[in-house]
Amino acid sequence: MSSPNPAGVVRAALAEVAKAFGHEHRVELIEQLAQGPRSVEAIAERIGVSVANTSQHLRQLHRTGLVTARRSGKRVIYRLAEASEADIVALLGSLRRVAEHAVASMERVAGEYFHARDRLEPVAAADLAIRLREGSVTLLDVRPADEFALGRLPGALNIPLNQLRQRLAELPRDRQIVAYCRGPYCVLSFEAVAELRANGFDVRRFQDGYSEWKAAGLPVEAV
Amino acid sequence: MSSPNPAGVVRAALAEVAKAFGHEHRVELIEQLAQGPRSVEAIAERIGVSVANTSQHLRQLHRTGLVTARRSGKRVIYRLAEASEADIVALLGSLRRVAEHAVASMERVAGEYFHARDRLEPVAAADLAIRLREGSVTLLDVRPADEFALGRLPGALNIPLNQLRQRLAELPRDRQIVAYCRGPYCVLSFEAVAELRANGFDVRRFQDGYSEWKAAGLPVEAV
DNA sequence: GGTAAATTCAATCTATCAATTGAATGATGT
DNA sequence: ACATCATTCAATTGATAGATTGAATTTACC
Repeated sequence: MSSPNPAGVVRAALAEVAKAFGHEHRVELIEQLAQGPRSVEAIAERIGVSVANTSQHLRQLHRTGLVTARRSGKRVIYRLAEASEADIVALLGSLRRVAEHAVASMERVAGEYFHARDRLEPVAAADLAIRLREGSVTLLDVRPADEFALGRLPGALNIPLNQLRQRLAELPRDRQIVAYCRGPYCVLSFEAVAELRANGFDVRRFQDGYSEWKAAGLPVEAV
Repeated sequence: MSSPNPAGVVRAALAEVAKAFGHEHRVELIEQLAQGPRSVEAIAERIGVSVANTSQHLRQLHRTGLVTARRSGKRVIYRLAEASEADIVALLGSLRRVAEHAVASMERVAGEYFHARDRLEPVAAADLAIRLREGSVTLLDVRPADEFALGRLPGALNIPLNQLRQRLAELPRDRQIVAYCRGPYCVLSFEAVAELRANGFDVRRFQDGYSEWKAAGLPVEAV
């Protein structure tokens, strides 16, 4: 009789995991870590929060068992707990789907900003995998160069969104382009598709992002 | 430019939904409502929390958009927001999968208490649906009678767990029995299977529960 | 061994949240 | 209209979480 009330323990565990996701900073931390391992400093800089504060939130995620830490030289590298990585990305997806209908502010954003969604002809992961194998598309990664360096879809070309306008010449006009960034609500790829279409390219948007591709066990490249 | 930073809005929305799940009571409220609409009083009594407190938590879920309320005579009946119902049940599942690996206390419970899981030969929803259509199994609902009355799998026989021992005669010995209760970690069906096996019945466990069956759009019966 | 850099710890203050109580509201039935 | 019941609101208290600061650890590198 070491566990007095299994149903209660399970509920407490669910609530604990939910609490870990219950702060905007931590959601962002998890989104970052879903792309791959990062040091405290690297994450703090990217999300614009003090190092000490970032460290606190990471410790909390660690306590809940969502992330693991290892030392590498001077830095501590955090990553999503390996056993849960795919489940955590799936959980982010579940939260997003619920929020889409439930939370008023998000419904508005989803409506306003992503209204163009259907027109961008999103490509599903399975389709994209097939077309990559066929070699029938050019993959465009519009994330910042440092994120690209840490991991990307196989064969992707990296043109960060803010350089896109100057580097249009690097893109093919005779093949379809599929643009992606971090995840399904990452804005970069939306803007990239809009920009490229305005310039006459045949371009579609990958409906998920790097995190989901990786979590699905599909092949990735790194330096 | 009505939404200044879409990614931020999305993250805030996710965190808000997560917060709503970030308390044991609210997880239990949601689990209850996943079975069907209930009044404040009915829920409060079942989960053993004061009516006032239950009302507060329900109001919070309402603010987040997870539940809707309507008046019916003296009572206010809450239910999961229709547009999100299936997504909410899926979110509970995601939380559970993450917690299983991440949260130490739950891992222990999952190990200790549900170790017998495989031996109970869980039946998946799709399989169960087929076998019900064939009429090749007897379905046993071991939840309390009031929950059964509010909704159940088609053709199920209700014997609440605490009456099971006295009512074994009502169960067939020449057909397989499939027992279910509220959800995948609901203890009732685990105990029912154990009890029935000890008495020589051919019995398996439905791996999900009423909530999941209903959320999957499979047919249900009610009074 | 000593110094510098990255991270964590400890302590503090503030804000938010949970639970409780009693009063208020809204609907019902006489 | 009045009494009653279910629920909500408002106000209070205690508990918890977040941000911030500076000191303490841990490791790297000389």
